[in-house]
Amino acid sequence: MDMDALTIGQLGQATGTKVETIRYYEKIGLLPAPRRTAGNYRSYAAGHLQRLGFIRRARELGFAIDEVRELLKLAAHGERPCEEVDQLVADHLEATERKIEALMRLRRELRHTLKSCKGGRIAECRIIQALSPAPAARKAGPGSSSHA
Amino acid sequence: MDMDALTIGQLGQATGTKVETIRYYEKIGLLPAPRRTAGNYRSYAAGHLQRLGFIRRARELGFAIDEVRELLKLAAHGERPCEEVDQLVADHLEATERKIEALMRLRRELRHTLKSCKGGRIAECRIIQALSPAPAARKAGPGSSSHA
DNA sequence: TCTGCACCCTGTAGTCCCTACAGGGTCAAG
DNA sequence: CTTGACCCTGTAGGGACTACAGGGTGCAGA
Repeated sequence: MDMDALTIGQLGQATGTKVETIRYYEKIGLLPAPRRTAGNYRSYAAGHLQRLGFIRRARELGFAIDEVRELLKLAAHGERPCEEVDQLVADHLEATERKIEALMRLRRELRHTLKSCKGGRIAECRIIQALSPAPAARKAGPGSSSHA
Repeated sequence: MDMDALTIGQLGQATGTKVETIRYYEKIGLLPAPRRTAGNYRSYAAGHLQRLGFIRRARELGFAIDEVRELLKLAAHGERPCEEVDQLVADHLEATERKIEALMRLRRELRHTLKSCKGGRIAECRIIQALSPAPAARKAGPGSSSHA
């Protein structure tokens, strides 16, 4: 009987989710609490599997928990126009593009940095040098300096 | 006298760091505690400015706090070869590249998703569909199902 | 039947990197 | 002397988990 009665471990396997994370989702009300067995084990049904799958995919796409909640609410009644979902995704796409750009700038920096270090001593290491001084060249010794 | 005696606010300005963050860095031992004035204000010297600058730049490049600690330690003795520094940066570059790839996959998904939802109703909205079911088509009704 | 062992339970605390208060003290100008 | 900008300490929060500690359950093998 009950061939889609899953233990928490099985549900985790099926969705690529850690057991603790599933319990966490239950605690914050993202995944409804399932029935319990006689021995007080959680017993998940097909609906849970679907919902957790949805949640995980949305999370993988980078949606925050609250955004996932929003998506789930929207998905729940299918008669409304999907402008809202659309907007959510569009916003998210924009944010993603900004992240990509930032990371690509970072990559360029790191590559550059790496190329300029050819195995000398740390004292001459350009990586450290790139991190160390104030950006503009300024040979201020101890003593006279303006406050700018 | 002491023309490079900075208050915490000035140090923050000079390095683009919030005051609370500076105090936090002190608490976790990343930035050494400075002298205090008679009125118990922190009084920073040029060395602090340098070190905090280093920290911030490294953080901007995405190094974790512990990695920054490592870099600082390495930078401190300049007679050793800079292989370790090199390795740290190379690892970081690799991690960055993985992140970029993941985000680009995400972007593709989102764009695709967006294109397929042009103001219909949610029932037909591919955005929701893309997240909802298991990938492979499977019309399992209630009743018979294998346990896979 | 007993003994392992893998799995499950609850609850709490920790991670990372700050950020935001609350409730005060200090300093320079007017 | 008062105002206001700055500074101090200490603690709590936040997002999304993750990791214990200290137990209970279920099942297979000897």
